[in-house]
Amino acid sequence: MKRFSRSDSLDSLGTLIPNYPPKEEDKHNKKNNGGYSKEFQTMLDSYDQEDCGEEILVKKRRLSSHQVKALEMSFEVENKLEPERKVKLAAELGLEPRQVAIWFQNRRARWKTKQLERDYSVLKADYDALKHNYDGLDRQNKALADQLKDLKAKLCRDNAESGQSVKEESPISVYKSSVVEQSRDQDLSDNGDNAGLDLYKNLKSKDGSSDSDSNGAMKEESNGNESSLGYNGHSLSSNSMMNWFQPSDSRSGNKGYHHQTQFGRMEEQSLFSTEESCNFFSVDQAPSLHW
DNA sequence: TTGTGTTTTATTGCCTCC
DNA sequence: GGAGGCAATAAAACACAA
Repeated sequence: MKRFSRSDSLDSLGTLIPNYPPKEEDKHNKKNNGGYSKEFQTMLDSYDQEDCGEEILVKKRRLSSHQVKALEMSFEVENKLEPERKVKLAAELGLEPRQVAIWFQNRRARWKTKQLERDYSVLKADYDALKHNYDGLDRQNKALADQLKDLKAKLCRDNAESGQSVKEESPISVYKSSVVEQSRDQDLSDNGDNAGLDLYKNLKSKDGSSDSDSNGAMKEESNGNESSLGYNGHSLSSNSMMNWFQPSDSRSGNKGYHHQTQFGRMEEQSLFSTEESCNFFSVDQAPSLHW
């Protein structure tokens, strides 16, 4: 509420009261009292009647629809107000330049708020779409992880049933591991360098398994190094298996060590690929959103 | 009619630019 | 230093449900 000193002339009220002096169109407005707002008329009445010598209160009044429409159109063209345009608009609409400036200022503030809301909506839609996408991939990842777990468990059960203690191996790896396991037992009684190989050969003939089948697969897995002992080139997770090669190293030169490093490398590769694939869509890792 | 929430008009204080 | 812009705020005007 603007406090208006009584010492000011009535004409200066025009700077504070938009419809003062009233325009022709407003004189027909039934809401107003003969063109003035009710409040303004009341104020004028009190101005006439009271003689308190103090200050009177001038209430603000809303702009007419015509004025607002014109201001809106002008704002659409350019939301900043140059001094010339301000004066021109004010003259056209019967307003004070300051009122026009204030209207533009408030209008810019409203526009900014709306713009923020629009930006927020767009960002939220983007985020929702990304989250939906991420959730789908996450579910897929979990399903695959469960599937992998089941397969591993099944493999372990199969191994346990066959009395072998090799985990997480493909059938061929399990076969090769079992050879190593048995050759270790034999190695305790037979210190020959080729004990494992002999046993492997014996086992192969005993099992009656197809040489070409296993060899083919092993060649694929071991990259053609199968000839040394026939059990390299696959991932072994058993520490006992690793430990077993160390004493054998002392007896048979560097052969065992060589195999161990190869096992290690292959195991690292195997582990890495498994973990990598599992962590690629890790649940713990939030999706990085680039806006 | 009245209480309440929203919109509009206007002020104030601070900041930047010329 | 003055003009103008902006954020925060006040307060009148308005809309509307109870």
